[in-house]
Amino acid sequence: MDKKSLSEDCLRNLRGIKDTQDLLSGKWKTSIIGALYHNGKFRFMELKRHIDGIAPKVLSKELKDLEMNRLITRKVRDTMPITVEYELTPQGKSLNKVINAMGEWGVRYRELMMKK
Amino acid sequence: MDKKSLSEDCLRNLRGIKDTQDLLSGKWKTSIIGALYHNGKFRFMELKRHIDGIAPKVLSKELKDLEMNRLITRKVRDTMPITVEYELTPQGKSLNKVINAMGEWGVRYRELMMKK
DNA sequence: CAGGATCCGGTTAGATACTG
DNA sequence: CAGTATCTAACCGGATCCTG
Repeated sequence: MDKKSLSEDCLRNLRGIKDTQDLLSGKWKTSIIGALYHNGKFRFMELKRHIDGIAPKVLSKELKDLEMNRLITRKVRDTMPITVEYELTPQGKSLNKVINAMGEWGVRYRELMMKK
Repeated sequence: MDKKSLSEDCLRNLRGIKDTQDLLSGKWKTSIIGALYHNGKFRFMELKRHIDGIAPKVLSKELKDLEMNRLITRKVRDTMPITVEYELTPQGKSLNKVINAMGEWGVRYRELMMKK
């Protein structure tokens, strides 16, 4: 194999990695998706409570990004006062392999680092 | 189940997700790991060539981050001129599930978006 | 070759206060 | 409740040039 160039397949895969990384960019998106995945739905403040330390402005912006990329939906229910529900789309749910892999790896990594 | 709190397991998992996300933060780390995973080893300039558009300073910094977190190793061989080889640690290799999941999802996501 | 030094602009994210 | 407004500091990443 030529050391200087990777195969077409690899390149496509690398581009996939980068695409995914870009969609999940920032400090919070994977946490948001993870939380929604575990719980199904969340309202704005619930989400905020579960994601430790996030500012409302930041959460709001992240949610908009995710919505734009069709990974979550935003549903306004005209209760009084209004409530808003965020939920994963099928597209967003299909990220579970990625998110789960991250969760499992992260847990194991932390354990390993503890031992040292 | 209480709507207001997630189980211990979920919380641990969410923390794992966040840990992983933090370790892979920035625009480039997953691409670097992906490239190393496919190829085994890379020298600095090889890596730079394969990662489209990255500046040397940035690549250098990303590599240091990864090394600090024990995901890659840096080996200097005293050839003339010196050459440096970067390689994944077992720890770094164990990220393959995450990286692969990202790659696969990204490829599928792109196809789906193309259709619309 | 493998990076470091420097300069710089844009984005990100945090705190706090405020609104419909 | 579900956000927006404002201000700021930090960081990120790019370009270019330089060095052992």
